[in-house]
Amino acid sequence: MSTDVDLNAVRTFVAVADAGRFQDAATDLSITQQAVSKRVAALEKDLGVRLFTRTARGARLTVDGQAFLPHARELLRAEERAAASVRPGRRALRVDVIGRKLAPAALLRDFLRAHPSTELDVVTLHDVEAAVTAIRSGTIDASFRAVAMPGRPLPDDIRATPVHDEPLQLLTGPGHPFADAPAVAPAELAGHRIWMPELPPGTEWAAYYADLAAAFGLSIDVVGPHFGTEPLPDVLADSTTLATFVGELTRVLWPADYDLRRIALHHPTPVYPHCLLHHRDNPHPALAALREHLTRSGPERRLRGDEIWTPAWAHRTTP
Amino acid sequence: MSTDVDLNAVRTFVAVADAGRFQDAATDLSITQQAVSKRVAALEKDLGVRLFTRTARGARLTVDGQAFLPHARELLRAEERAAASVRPGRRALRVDVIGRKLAPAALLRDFLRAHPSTELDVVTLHDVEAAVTAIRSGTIDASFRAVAMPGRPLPDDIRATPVHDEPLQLLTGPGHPFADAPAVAPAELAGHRIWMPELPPGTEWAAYYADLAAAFGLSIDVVGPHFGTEPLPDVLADSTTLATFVGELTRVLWPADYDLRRIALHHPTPVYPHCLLHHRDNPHPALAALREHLTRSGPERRLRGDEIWTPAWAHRTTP
DNA sequence: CTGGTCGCACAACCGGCGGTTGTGGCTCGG
DNA sequence: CCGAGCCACAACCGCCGGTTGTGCGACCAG
Repeated sequence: MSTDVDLNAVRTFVAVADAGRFQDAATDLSITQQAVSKRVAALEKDLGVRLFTRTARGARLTVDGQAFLPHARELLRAEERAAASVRPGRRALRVDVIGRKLAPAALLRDFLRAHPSTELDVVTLHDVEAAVTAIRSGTIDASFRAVAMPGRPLPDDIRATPVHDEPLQLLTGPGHPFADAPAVAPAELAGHRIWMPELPPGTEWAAYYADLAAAFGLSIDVVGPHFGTEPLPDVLADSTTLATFVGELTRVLWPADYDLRRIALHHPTPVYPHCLLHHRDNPHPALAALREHLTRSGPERRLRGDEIWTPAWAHRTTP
Repeated sequence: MSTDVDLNAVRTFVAVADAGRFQDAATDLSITQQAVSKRVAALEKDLGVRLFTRTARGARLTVDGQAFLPHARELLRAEERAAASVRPGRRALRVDVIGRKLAPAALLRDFLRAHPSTELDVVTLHDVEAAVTAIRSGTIDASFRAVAMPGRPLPDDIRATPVHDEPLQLLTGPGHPFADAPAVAPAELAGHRIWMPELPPGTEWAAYYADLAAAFGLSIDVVGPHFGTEPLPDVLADSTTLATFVGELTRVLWPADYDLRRIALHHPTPVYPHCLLHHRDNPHPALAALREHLTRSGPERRLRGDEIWTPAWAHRTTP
């Protein structure tokens, strides 16, 4: 019952399976034959099955041993990948995203579909400032962020590439006044309550929504603290007054019978300008592949410049 | 450098990451907070990075911790799968094949392509007798074998389904007399040397080739002992007298510049009758899926009964 | 500012795990 | 029948990994 597998014992098991003899595996591992025997015996006891048939000419795998062997190798590979994910230097590409359900995560999934063999680790930092610090220190390789924060220009050694302008939509329940509208202008939302879950203070996207509210006279209800997005569909479905902003590519899951509506915004359309930040001198090959993929699929700009809205501080600076 | 990861420490790391506090993880794991602290510290020392930032309100993942977490979960899943592969009762489907490069392995790959979520373990037993014993004892669930051995009928509780009649081909180097023949009759091979690698005595396929040789007056050179099939292409490529039999679906890999030839056999075509053996009462759902897949794709019988040759003892008995 | 509380780290202690050496039993080959 | 090869068992012991007890820093209420 207890899934207590000792990786050292597994390594020893694989060594014996490859060598065919306890003795040879012992010399390979630089331990005594008795230690190998003990480890294998302990593993067999843990698993509850015999892995080898001991003969006078060595050890041969039992049926259980044959079945276990590929899983053992996979287990050791998983261990190696896990250790490699935090190994300083030559580790997998590490990219920061705002959240795992937002547009950057979708772009990364798209990239992984095109380059399946890429090793990629996804993390989430607090804000673009922390991301820039992490990029400069080598902690992460790249970051999907709005390009700047109010009054904080990017350092010289950070490159920023606009990769996606994501139109915002209004998400409402079926009883909301705009539930059946084909599109809504942001100014029409003045006076309506906008429900926003958990906007961490000091982040560039909290600043984004604050600017958005100020620009169109919206009143944003920050519900919190820290309830996340989980109760969002429940609240919206039953409310005739609350609505929320969601990115076009943002995944929001709700039960099939909830009938929530995504209402387009226009005149102007608020867009969130996702950029890829990375260090000027980062030589990681996967980073080059990611940049190439993102620029090839290209930032979609279906809207004219005067039909969209972004905060003044967020206008892209690096071509 | 030493990839020595303690799975218990990894489990503890995941527990802390989920709980958010060392204290809570400790109660979850039924150990003291100090033990959790020690385990995490040891893991951090092994990996060489800090995984948590300790705060007065608990522990939060560092960037390295965030990157490591999914690999840690995968590592634990791999451990669980490995342990489950040998767990008595409710383990993955376990199938015996003659060899991993022969037709049954190809059929299994085909099955896995159609049912990707199936957990499948492949093993190799000595002969059909051992397979029957293993099936009756529950050690394996199914076996791809020729249906019987000379004079040994199948027990009543074993079901046999013919799944593939595999035509044999002649594999030769470019200098062999038959290298450019479109097809050869087995009787034409009388007097020629047939090279067969490592035929383990007492197996049903050794009996098959012995019968084949006797039926057509062939002289089979058993090269061995136990060199396997690796040197086969090297030997054939340089020889103008040696040839070997290979199944139509058997994978034989040789360098691109070797120019080995697969020559069809006819009048009659020797076929190897692969059957699926399994226990009458085995309720494993994946076994039903495998049988359904094999009977759907069906045993290919492109040849008339009087155009093929199989040993008399191998003629299928169960419909 | 200050005392209380919360949460993690450090210290001391100790039992058992996992290594070692030494030896015995089994099988196979000559 | 004997010797060689290989693995298991036994005895020993250092140290890993658990425990309890305590210290220290952060946050908060008063």
